[in-house]
Amino acid sequence: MLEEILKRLFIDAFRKLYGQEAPANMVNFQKTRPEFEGDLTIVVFPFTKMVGKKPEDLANELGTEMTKKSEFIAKYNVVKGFLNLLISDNYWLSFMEKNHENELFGRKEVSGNPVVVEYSSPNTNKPLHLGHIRNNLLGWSVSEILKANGENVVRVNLVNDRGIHICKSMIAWKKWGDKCTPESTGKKGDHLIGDFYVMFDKHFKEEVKSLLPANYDELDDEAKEKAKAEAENASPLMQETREMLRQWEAGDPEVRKLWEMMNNWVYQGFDVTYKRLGVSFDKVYYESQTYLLGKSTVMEGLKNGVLYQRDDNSVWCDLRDEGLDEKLLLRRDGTSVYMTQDLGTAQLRYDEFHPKKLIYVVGNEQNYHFDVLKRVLVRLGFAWGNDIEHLSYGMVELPSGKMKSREGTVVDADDLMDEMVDTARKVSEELGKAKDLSDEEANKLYHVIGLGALKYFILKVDPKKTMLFDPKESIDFNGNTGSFIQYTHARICSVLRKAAEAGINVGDKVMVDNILPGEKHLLTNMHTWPSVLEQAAINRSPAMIANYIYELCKEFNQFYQECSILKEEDVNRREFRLQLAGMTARLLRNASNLLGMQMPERM
RNA sequence: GGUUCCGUAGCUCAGCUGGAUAGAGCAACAGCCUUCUAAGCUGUGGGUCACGCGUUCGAAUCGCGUCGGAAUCACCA
Repeated sequence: MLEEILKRLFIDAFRKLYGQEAPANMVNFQKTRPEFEGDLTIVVFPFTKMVGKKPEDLANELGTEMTKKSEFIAKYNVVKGFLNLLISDNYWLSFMEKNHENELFGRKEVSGNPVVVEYSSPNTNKPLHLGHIRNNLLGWSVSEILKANGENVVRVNLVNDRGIHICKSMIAWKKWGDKCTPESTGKKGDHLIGDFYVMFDKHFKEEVKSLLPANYDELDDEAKEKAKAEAENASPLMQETREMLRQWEAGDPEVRKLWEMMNNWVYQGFDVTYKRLGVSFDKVYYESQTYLLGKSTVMEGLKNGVLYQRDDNSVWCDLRDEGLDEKLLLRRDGTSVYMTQDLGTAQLRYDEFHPKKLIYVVGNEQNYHFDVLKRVLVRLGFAWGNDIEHLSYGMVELPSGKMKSREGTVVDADDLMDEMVDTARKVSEELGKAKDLSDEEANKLYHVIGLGALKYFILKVDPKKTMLFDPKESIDFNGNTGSFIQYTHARICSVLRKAAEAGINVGDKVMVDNILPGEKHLLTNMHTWPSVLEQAAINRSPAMIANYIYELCKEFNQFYQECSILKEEDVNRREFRLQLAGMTARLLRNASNLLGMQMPERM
């Protein structure tokens, strides 16, 4: 690494000149600003106090000494406390020769204990929406990024397949479904079930309304709330649903059969969506298979006195001494809650993989839940609870606010993907791009472009930030977009294709001995990729990858604009530029694959 | 009320170990295709980095406070 070498050089020079050790963490590099000559800049202000010199003098003395000692530094100059170093062309050219065909450039070899990444974690009562898309893309992408940084990643999904919400869909189907199926209606299974969930809610609301006292509107807020709770409790529909959940937990064969059938419809629907999104899992857990383990863990904790039981038989963990609240772990009727099953799944996962990290990709609305989960695990004697990491991401909001399934204000995942592919088709046709392609090739291309735009749109935003999606303004294909990245790649491929057709040979040796400005910007940009990749992993941030490839594309397009490649008369320089273009395309492919984006060879 | 997160151009967002004059895209306007793909390139305009105080040679970045927004504090998941 260049920076490592320069850092050591700096520290050595500092010791020689001033007889003191410069702390390594104080030696900071930044890219030299374009208005000054140089490639890398060291800020020397922090060292002025140590040696009692003016910043300019300090920088000059260090610059002289460093330049004397290293063949990498061609020149230096000083502006105030900034020591600008110009790296020699030799360094850049040998870097280029080493890496321009290196498919693994920036990647680290995989080793060590697994890192388990959970993402997606859908409920089986409704289809996936835009919020799930963010979750799935983040989970998938972060996994890829960690793998590229040498982590042994296991992707898991936890399907939330049991609970009162599924019973609602089941009741609605039984009452008003007329025995319909995905086949009989021609609907995707997850959408069909979702419809019944909405239907339940509609009927339920009507029923509650009819059960409210006649003077409801005249009550104060507190009384209103109470009256509503009573009406909800008294609702026959809700009572029926609760009864069904009891039957399910008791293993009633008829309920279980219905449950299984309807869940399978949903899974088939999810599989289609996952496949289209391009995400996958190494292992799928089902809550119905893990919640009992959580229950037994809680009972164990009760025996050990870590947890306590109230008079009504409910079981709690008291976290008040840690600044949190008491947390319910078993209801008074002995049934489990969300936390109970998460304790079970965490344990199962730990036993199975002995991971060094358990990463959960879950929305920031559950920050508190994971805080509690870790603490309860630790209290129960599982020190590895501290290895749990909640990768907390922000919600996707609409201009009208948060998406709500029950209120129908959601952007459906399947619809959105359809729309993206459709727009890709329209744009391509308008630009007359797909004339030479067969229908099959064209459709594949539209899928790649549409999904690419969607993925980039979602992933370029810092995960922890709430992001806005306006359905009225469709996702762009110009500017800082996935299409721009793909277009740049296709453009490079076109040049390389033309070179091959013309019989131009591109070898692995670099045949020039100097670099021109347009070429250099591109090359130094690629030089930073390994550290970008590393930072993206540390920060769990696909956005850092997205921003990097955007910069790289801009850099290439500028280079493309100012430097002719195929028309270059100097044969060696022409080859060098082809190598540069090839390296850019390769890096673009490998980097955008980490986001799940595919790069077409023409578009 | 407690806790956590957020506030940067009209809009969507970068700016990550504190560094030089705060950057992109969209939208607006003006240029560039007989020359490697114009989904591109070049340029113009647009900012009290929510506000105040502090730390520092230096703050959008760190600390404290204020204001504004979101989430959460469920015998829902």
